[in-house]
Amino acid sequence: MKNIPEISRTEFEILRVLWRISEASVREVHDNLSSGISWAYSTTKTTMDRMVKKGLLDRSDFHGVFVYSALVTRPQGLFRWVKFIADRVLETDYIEVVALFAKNKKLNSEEIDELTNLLEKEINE
Amino acid sequence: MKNIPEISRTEFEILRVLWRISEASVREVHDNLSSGISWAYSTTKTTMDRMVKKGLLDRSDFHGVFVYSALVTRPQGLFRWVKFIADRVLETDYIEVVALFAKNKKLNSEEIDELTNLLEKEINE
DNA sequence: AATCTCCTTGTTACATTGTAACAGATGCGC
DNA sequence: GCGCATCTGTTACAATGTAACAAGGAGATT
Repeated sequence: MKNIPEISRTEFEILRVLWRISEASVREVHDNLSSGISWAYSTTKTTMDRMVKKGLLDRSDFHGVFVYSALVTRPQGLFRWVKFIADRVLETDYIEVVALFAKNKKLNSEEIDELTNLLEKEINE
Repeated sequence: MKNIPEISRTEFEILRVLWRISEASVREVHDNLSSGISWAYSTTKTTMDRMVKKGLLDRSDFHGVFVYSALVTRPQGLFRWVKFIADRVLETDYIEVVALFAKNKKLNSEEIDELTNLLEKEINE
């Protein structure tokens, strides 16, 4: 995926699940949403369908049930959010934000590199 | 303002301007949007009108021109974003995020306190 | 003064996202 | 075979993102 589309908050929540469990049905994604999220099953479904259309998810028919998987990597999905956070919320250099991921070991070093590359590329455009 | 409504990305950008310059016309807000934002004047206008309706902005007629001001403080406007960032993006304790504001001096100590209070209150609910 | 022009307001519009209900199809337990 | 729980497909409606266009007023032009 060359041009990463915008990812909304809701879409991001769904991606977070799929980054953890790789491949899942709507039901599985829905049941694995972070605590605190309380929208209806049909909301998860509708959103996932739209994400397929946008090219964010892949969907394949597995014996009558659809399983979905992310078509964007975690660094790809994070990058716009990190940019937003650095530029608009924290008003700091994105380096600092990326450093937090490293410090907390939420991303491994390849992911950190990928994320950093995306951020750098964005700047020089 | 007791219950702080959800603040979208776009709305947040407008608030950021008004937190800086306190009171401004649509034109002034529009011209002071962060670099990189390129939406049309009418978009700024429409969004600001809706924000008045939502109770995020105050609007008063100043000799025929409307001037707007924020009805939420910076900590109030930041708090949901900080929560989202801490919980969903960085997956860390919000304390760490707040610490970044302090370190970068983007918020003074009263603001830090207000933000911290809002975050704590949210947790115990 | 009658215009002309620019800027602000008000109105309307359309696509996307957030959120969800409902109807039809299908597989599983009895 | 029948009923029930699921899954899928369809439809809906409000909020948000984004913007064009029309109407009215203030200052510049002749």
